[in-house]
Amino acid sequence: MKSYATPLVLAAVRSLGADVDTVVFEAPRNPEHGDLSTNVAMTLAKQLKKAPRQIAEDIVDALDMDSSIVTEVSIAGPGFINFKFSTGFYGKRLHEVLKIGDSFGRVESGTGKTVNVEYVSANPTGLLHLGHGRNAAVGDTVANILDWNGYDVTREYYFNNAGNQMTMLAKSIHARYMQMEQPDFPMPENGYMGPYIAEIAAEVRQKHGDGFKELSSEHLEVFRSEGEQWCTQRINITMESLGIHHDVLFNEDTLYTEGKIDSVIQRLRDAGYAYDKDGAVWLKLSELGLDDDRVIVKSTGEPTYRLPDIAYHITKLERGFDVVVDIFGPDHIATIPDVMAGCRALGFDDSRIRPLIYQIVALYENGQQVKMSKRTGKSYTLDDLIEELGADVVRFFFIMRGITTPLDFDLDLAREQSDKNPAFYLQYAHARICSVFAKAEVPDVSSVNCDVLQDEHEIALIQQLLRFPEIVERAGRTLEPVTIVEYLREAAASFHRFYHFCPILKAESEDLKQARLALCVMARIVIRNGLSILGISAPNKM
RNA sequence: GCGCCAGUAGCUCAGCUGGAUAGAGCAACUGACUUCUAAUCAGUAGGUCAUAGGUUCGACUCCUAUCUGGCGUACCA
Repeated sequence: MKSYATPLVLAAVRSLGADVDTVVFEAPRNPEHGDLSTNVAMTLAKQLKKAPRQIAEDIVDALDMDSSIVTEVSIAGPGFINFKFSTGFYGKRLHEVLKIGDSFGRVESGTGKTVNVEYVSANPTGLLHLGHGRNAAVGDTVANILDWNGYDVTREYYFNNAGNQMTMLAKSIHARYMQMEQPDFPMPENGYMGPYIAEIAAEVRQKHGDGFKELSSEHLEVFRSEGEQWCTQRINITMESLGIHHDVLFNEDTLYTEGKIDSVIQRLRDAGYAYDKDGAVWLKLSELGLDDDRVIVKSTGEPTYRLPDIAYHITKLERGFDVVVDIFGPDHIATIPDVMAGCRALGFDDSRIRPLIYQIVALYENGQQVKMSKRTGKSYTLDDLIEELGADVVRFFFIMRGITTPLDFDLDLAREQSDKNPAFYLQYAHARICSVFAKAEVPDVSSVNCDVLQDEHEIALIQQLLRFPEIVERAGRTLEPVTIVEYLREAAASFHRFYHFCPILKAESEDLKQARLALCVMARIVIRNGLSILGISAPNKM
């Protein structure tokens, strides 16, 4: 619609002597306002020094449109110009979409560009929890959205199997190991308390015997590596069950072994943004647009988290990605400006970095928040959720809200195997279409006469489905999974309405039946593609 | 104190680069299964878009201030 109307309106506007390069169209919310609407007349009021309605009239007069395509042009309200398209036009568009087939919705906004999406990135010190779930679902969906926008997408997992946390993991396992013989053996301070630690300890004992009581560095290494293996394996299984696969596993350790950390410090010094004070190395954030300088290397010689984070982002930029997307939880908010400033300090364009920060997840059951116990470490793990609800529902619930909205995960609603559960609404639309095709042949696309589709529900459905590529493109800009979710909800609603009012198999004529079947094919393409962007299955039966 | 995110229907939330009468779902009420799946559909009811100013033809959307809530603010990661 837009591609047809844009050049014509543009020509008409220019013939009035106005200087414009784009005309904005939108689909009016109220169908009485036509199929397409533009506000050019209002935006030009100042430039042309005329009343918006007068300008609108002039534009309409200068407009040269094919009346078999646009049946009605009207002026309404403060100066909107509304267009009504012929039903035949929609039939043609339906034909075009059927020719495109399964790739309908793929757009070119990112063609030729590379993007790195980093998500999950949990360290191998425990099981994944709810926050990781949101991170995983959002990250994977964003990666899918970028893929559909034509980007060359690399999915990356950044993990750290070195440092204090791993030592703490080893000590915690050791303590549980000791407790199998001495129940009062103390846990290390700030140790990991989850029940999985005892599980690992039991495995170590079974595998290596009970001769690891002394906490020598050799023994510690055994506990550490057993713990890492156990956690890594479990994380992989969880990712697998959500259908998530990363292309690159980036180990923080390599930043040290390959000298990247030292090199970044040196480069920051050379650029005049790093200095020594009180035995530590500081980053001059105050000269990079932030308030206070921060330590990047402690007086003990160890780097703070900022330094490897900066070095890691530098490597991503140096690997040549046009866009670097980070999926972070709210606990990372404070560090992001530091990291971006660090990249700026070394001359990189930090607008290439696109941090996405999702808000916290809270679990609700029986109307009450389920609190995690600090003392026992007991809480709902992501595995528990997936096992109970299935991957589709879990993924859907994690992306059904905007990422800046704190997510209340309602367990009771998610458990509901009924119409209350919003995840099923979309899948049901797909299953319904499939059930039609269980009883009818897929029509021959080339010979179907789509012009017979005249009913308002048919036209509304085609209009809705035609918007899909535009939605994918918008999602590529917002990087908000909810953009796709909300659209699919509307598309599914349009389909359900069409299904309710327009009999397909028992249509009045064979022509109409074939045309409606063709419309079902189009609907199935859009819903299936949309669900695949969300990483949710499109069942044939429910 | 400072920073980030939010405040929209009883509840949970959408709302496009600023557009026409602010939309869904749940909960409540009323209807539709002899029918291609009722996990659906149609309808009723429900609103000072936190508050006060400003910008303009036009503000839920942008700006300023205030209030409320969440999170963050280490030579912890």
